[in-house]
Amino acid sequence: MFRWSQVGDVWRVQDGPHWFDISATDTCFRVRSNVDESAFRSLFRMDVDHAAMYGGIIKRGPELQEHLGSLNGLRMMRPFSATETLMSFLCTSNNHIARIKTMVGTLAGYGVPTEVGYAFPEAEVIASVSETELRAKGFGYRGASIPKAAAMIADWGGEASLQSLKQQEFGAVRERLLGLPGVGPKLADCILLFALDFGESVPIDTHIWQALTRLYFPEWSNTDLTHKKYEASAEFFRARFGEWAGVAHQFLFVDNMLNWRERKKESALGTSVDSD
DNA sequence: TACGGACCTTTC
DNA sequence: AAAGGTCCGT
Repeated sequence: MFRWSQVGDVWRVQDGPHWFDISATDTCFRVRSNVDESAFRSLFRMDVDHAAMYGGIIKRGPELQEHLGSLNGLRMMRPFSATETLMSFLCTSNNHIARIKTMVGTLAGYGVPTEVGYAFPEAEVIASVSETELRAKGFGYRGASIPKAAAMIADWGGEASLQSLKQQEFGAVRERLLGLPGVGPKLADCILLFALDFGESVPIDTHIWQALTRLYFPEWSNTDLTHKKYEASAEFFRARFGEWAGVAHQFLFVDNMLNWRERKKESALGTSVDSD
């Protein structure tokens, strides 16, 4: 989710038409929102038995025990808006967080105002924006794929059609998503996991690739992630953690992200042949 | 079928 | 130089 912001001691997150202002006291969280408590509970997966899930993950993969311990309380989000999630991930390819947040904020700006910001627009609205306009606003080459993908989604039936994909088979939905311009294997898996709640999905980005090679495929350390290696390692991880693979992946991601600089140095030391 | 580059722009 | 990759050509 790329529309988090901090306003004083209040954390704000916007999700499609929803917004939440969250502040913490010693004993609880106080939440102000334009929707009811059930939406907040769904967003943070409060319906999930996390103790059982942690136990299950550690049983299948003891190597993740330290990750789960040091990041205890980490929650994967369950966004309400599949449209916003999909459009957001279209902004992420070959890109960095700061710029992605700006771009998602720009897309949200095409929606209707709320008390605190904007409701993320329907795909149909984004489809009506020109490539030229998005390029002028700093989207680069993604300015071409975003409206095209939005037009296809609008043609499918918009948000409701995306929600209906949740009832279909993993592989079939993945193929469908891969048909969208700008969506390759990694984005398809992100959309499956975060927008459509397919827990078995394993998105492999640069961070996860580092973690996977370190833990499971040392012979592939410091090699490029090719399509073949992508599918092989994702399938391995899915077989290991099943419906919890996505959550397990999230712990690896955050751990690697937090130790990003450090890891990069270590990696550079190991392959310093071409560095000056 | 499997790599190698180009691709927009910003940040470190 | 690299960033929460994808696409096209060889």
